[in-house]
Amino acid sequence: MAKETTHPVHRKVTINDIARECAVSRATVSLVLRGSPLVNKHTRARVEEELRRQGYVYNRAAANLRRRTSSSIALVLNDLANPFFAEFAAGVDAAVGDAGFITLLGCTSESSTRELAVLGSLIEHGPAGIILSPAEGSNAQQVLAALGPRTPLLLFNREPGGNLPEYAHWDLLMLDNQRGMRLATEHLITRGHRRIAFFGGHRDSSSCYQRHAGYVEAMQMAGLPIEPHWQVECAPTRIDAAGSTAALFEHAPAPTAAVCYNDAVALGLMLGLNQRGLRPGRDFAVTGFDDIAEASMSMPPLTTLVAAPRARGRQAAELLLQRLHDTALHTRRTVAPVHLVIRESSCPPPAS
Amino acid sequence: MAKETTHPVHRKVTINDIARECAVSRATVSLVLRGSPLVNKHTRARVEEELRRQGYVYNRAAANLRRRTSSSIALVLNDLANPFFAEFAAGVDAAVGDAGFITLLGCTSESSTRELAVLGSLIEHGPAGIILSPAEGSNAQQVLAALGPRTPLLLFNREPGGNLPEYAHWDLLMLDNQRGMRLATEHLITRGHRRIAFFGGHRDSSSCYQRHAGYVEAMQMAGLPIEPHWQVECAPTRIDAAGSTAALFEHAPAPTAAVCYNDAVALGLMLGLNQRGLRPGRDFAVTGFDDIAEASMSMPPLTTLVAAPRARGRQAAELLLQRLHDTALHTRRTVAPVHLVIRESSCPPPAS
DNA sequence: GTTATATTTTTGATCGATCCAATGAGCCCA
DNA sequence: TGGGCTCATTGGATCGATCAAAAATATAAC
Repeated sequence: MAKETTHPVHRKVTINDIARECAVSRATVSLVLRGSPLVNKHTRARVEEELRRQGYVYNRAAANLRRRTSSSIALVLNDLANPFFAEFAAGVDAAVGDAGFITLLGCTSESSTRELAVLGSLIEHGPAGIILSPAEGSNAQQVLAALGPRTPLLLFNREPGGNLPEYAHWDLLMLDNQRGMRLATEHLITRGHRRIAFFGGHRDSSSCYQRHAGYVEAMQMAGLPIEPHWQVECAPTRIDAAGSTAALFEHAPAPTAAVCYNDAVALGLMLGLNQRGLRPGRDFAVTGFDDIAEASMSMPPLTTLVAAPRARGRQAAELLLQRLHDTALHTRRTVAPVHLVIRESSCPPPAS
Repeated sequence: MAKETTHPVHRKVTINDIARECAVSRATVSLVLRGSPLVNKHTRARVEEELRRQGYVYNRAAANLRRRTSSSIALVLNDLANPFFAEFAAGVDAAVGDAGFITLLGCTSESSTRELAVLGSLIEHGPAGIILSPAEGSNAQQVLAALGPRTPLLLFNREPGGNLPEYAHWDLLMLDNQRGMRLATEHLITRGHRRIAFFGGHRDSSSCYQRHAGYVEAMQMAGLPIEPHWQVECAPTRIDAAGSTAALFEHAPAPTAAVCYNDAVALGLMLGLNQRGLRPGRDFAVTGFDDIAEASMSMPPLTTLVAAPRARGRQAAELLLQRLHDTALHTRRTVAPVHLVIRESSCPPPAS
């Protein structure tokens, strides 16, 4: 069979093919590719024409190997299906792309076992750095073992369990959960509420813990009591929240308002309230956390804390990229501010 | 300075380092890494111990270079922030990971210009194949030019504009939009509606076009007329849909039901109806498309078509992986079925 | 015409792995 | 003792790019 037939079924075009055809050396072609000023105008033109003609595509892996560089950032998420993280991922990818890197994706589905497997697989592809939103039950030592001490890591949203080995200088980007929830609680207090519940989430997740702390802080500063049955735990999903609504009203005195762990929970609670014949935003005040897309569109529109996940994504990428430029940089714990957006769900208490 | 000091700040550990320390050749270490049965039990044990000791991590890029293989799949999405695509991405990543590949992510933000840039960047990393959900205005010729004829491509959700060059054998995975919308329309007809609107989306997107065709088909089969003002176009977002509600009622006769382009539009329409004092699910019937998470939790719960984006993601990945195994495989156009899930939003027409 | 200087191009090693053909060791049996 | 055979191991070339230093060519200076 002939070396090449009509159909272009050949192997990939390399720098060598171009060099041969142009009767120059590999090195010259390489210089052209990188836009070096060293190469003569006419040579450059000839080579560029040939690159086009043969449909050459740059092999970045080969270049990275020789230069001992990397052009990728790994992004490992506990839950891509959650719109909050999806937006975050979009932000990361945009910033990573702008910096000339590409994003390697890994999803852990909230399983720390998968997390280790995913990290182990990604690390073999030699990312320049990793952005990790830890799964529940993620363990710092294990993560370190899977990664080695060399790869820069930025932790987003929560800290893995177990104490961080101090020689692993990992950067952190967190939301200001405590202050956010304090603001929401204070807002309800200002509106005249005195019996305020904290609704949803699991207290053993660090973000829920922090948000709860903000709630307690605001209540204590206002000198308001907290009843045990005003603190209802449930999975951070709409369904679970709707189903847990009753718990708020099992004992007297019932609350007149609730700050919710996040928007999903808040929307679920509003659903549950409706089912009990209570109109959220009129008979009972509700606040959320995150400001997901539906928050402003719900009935009634939801008072919540804007976390701006896309902007957080950009920020995470930028923090990591800075760390790449300066490995010696001091470890940073960044706390992103959140701000309260007041909508109709946070009514004053009923006149009764 | 000593060869190694206290802190492990050295360059990466390679197969050579291991070989030297074990006094064997590179080749042997390589065989151990790949679990070859050729290597002696004791040698293997020694090498494996040394691998652990030095914290070796496999350099897959180098291996891929030599073997002329690839271990990544590129996933290019028009809109990651959309929960439908986020779920899809999660499904792709899971299946891709199961097959021992990793996912390279690229977002185009619905811009065909960015799409070309993203494809150009990804292709340099040599993915084994690409899954592409085209941006609006994406053009087949340009995509082909950015990709070259070699890289297997699977198109999801919509077809790029321009006629496909026939020598580019691209696989397709689409939703059964037309049949889905026919089912929804027929369901409303069965419930007793005779004046049914088609609401939302832009007719120039192929998915909207197909869904509209399904609507028309069902109406014609039932011998029902379609008034021009029952066909309202708007951006596929909640806000736009809510704002376009009035258009349905500007002229007589007003419809008693609407099939909506997708769930976001349907939820927006329900909002708009509420604002007009009409209760969706009692005074006016509404259906959606996609079955996003909120659909079952809305007030009232939304009758819609289940597209199962996560399963579609898995399917897309599997179709592509099959194509990798058999390049000669006949080009496939796969149409994923959707099924109707009936909830309370699709009430019968008011008695009047 | 020769030396010096600037410009352009090339040679050969290299990154970290894999492949192939060749080699060495150990064993059995004639 | 050596030929044949299996079992383990190895050297050297290779993938597609880059780099450093050397070489070739052109231009300028005297």
